[in-house]
Amino acid sequence: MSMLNGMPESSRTAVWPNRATITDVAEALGVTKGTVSRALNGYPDISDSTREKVEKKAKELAYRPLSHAQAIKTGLSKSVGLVIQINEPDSHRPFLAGFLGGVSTAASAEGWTLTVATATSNRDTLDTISRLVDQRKADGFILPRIQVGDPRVALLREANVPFVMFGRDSDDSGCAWYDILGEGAMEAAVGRLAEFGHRKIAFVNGGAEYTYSRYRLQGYFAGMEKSGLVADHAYIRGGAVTVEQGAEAAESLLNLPDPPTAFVFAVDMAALGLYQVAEKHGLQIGSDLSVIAYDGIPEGAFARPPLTTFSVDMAQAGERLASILISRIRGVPPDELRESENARLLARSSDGPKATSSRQLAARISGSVQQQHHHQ
Amino acid sequence: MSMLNGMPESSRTAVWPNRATITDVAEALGVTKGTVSRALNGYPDISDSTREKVEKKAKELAYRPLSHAQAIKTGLSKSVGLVIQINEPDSHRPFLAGFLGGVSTAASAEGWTLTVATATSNRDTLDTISRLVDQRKADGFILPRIQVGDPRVALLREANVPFVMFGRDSDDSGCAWYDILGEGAMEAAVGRLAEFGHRKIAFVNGGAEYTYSRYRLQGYFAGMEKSGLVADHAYIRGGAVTVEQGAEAAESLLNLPDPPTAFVFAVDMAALGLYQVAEKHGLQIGSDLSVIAYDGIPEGAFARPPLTTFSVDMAQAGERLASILISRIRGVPPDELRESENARLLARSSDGPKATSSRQLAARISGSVQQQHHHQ
DNA sequence: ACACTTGCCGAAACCGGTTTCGTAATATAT
DNA sequence: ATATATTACGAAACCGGTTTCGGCAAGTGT
Repeated sequence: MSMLNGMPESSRTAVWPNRATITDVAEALGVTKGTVSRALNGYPDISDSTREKVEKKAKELAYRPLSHAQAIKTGLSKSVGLVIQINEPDSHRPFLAGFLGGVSTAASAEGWTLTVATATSNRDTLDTISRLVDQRKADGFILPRIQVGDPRVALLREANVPFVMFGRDSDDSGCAWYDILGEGAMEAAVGRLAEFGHRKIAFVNGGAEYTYSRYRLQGYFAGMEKSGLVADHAYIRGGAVTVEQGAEAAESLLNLPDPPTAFVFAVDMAALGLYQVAEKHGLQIGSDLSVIAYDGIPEGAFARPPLTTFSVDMAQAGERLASILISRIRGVPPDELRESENARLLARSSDGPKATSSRQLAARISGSVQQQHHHQ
Repeated sequence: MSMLNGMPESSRTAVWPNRATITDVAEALGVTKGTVSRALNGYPDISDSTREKVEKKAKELAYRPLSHAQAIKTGLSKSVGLVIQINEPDSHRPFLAGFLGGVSTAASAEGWTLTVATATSNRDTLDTISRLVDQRKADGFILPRIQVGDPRVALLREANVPFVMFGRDSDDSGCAWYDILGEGAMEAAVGRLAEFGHRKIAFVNGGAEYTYSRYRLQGYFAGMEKSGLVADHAYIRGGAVTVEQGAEAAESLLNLPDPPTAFVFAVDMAALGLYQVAEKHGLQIGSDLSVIAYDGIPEGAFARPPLTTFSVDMAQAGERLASILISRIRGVPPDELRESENARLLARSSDGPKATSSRQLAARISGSVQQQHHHQ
């Protein structure tokens, strides 16, 4: 009362219904709080009868230990960290809600919470992670969008902070991970197009800095081989994650002397670039040109014709990742914590039986270009 | 060492570089930790010289108090809570990343963090909020998507937990809020369409359970009045937040004896429903029909023609909301914490000068319906 | 029957902070 | 110069938990 005058923060505090503390439980039972704590935390030097009494009374009083009170001694704040990089023009934004839903669900099932931060660059991400670690705001991290030689992995591995990757890398020693098998999807996409009669199947990959690109490319090769087709590097492009980049790749592929009649895109958003290019050349997607992509973004459903794609269950991914991370924090060795899932084909209308030959395409494309020149 | 065998969790712990504690700072200076704490927290009974010494040494040792260690005594964990309801087919999902970015940025600027949880129903949301409050995981909440008579507001108001609304309600006593003036946008939309020569301007509102609907409807009325037009209830629909619902509303409006030539939609996603209906009737949006909506979802840019809409800066909203909430938690009275911002017109190609009269529209629509019947 | 374990729990230290209380030293008033 | 008020800080309690340590009582071995 004497010197409260100059205090800056927290003049008033909210007054919730007063929760039960560990002391309340202890006093109600006539034991010490140490006993209550040990009973609730499974120490072996507590008799079964006492443990039961404590558990019963704890439930009765709706006692839940305050995680930050525990944290002060244990160092664990029971929170999983997620740092989202939001500069990227990439395609994981639409899934964010579902992903967070999954993470949050799995975390709260264990009584954990989710701490989210954002960053605008790799450097910023590392700083943010360090800050959260330093302040013990998170006990471990979910790392979305794994890059080749990911700096976050290096940082956390060195600092000995638990983490789980959403994605794989060739060097996964000491790393727990969950991933969607993009290679399987790409392989299936090629197979499906081959069955539709396509022989010249192009592949447009995503950003080379991400590890998923390597796997998806492998899948494309595997698919070609299984279908008895030869993969020609002239039909492969990379680095396309936006509509514009996808359009550019598509344009260059269609200008080939023997243009592909079918396309596999590693990223939905890039595939939408093909729509622009096709419209420009007067080509009909789904008949003149077939395309299958990957991600399952909502925009794909609104494209004309709706985009056939492989979609990822981001809610499930979030759930598994949170669950794996918590296991990891609890000490399960990383090599026991690696899971994968398949993408799910969303067969819509952007692919179909080959209706136009490569030769016909080439003719119509050069025609449309001349017409374009004529216009100018 | 004696009885570690039965312990369940936390066998190993990460070993970060050991951070400086308040005791380290105190010992380095030859003072007590109480002095350090008071010096750093702005107590008036610390001499300037001592305060400076402490601050210097704290910086030197990179000392940052552990928020959960503070929380145990102060009750503040320096974290803002955000519970996202993810069942709704609504339209705030695409903005989530930007919104989180804003919140996270403003929070971390004050040394706070963001705790995110998800829920699948109103009931679930309330439970989740209660849980977070009970465990002191969040010191206050940002409430997105304010409903009429919002149960979250009732809960938090009663429990005396600080919060800030993203949106307004007629009864805002004791409530801090931030909102985008949707009424202004709707009014401007009507004005713009009236200037294009449209007289019959329909309005399709969003969900009546949300407070924004009332404001946007008011804005429509205001716009009509300012343009000297009479608002006719026959041209007003509501409850449309999905493509399907928007299509249904559009269909019923176009089947009016004197169909509207222009549409204002309270929600982008619903406006996309008009696109479907227009296509079905062979009407060209941007010439036969004009439409302006609200939200600024990415799908709008991919629609043909691109949708003219009012977009909301969700990153800025998140920033302001977090900042307001922290002020609120620090004790600033709610009536000093109310801000608003305008939506920004994204003039694209779905609106334009009236080119087809209501009468002509009616004729073509009944024609297209007959043709449709013929097809079946 | 006596020494030796073992099981079980109380007492107390501890974690990293905040806050109250008391008081020595200095400043102000008379 | 003495009484009184202020300033500035140390000492210690406290927050809500966890964990170590020690010892009493019952069980075991011989």
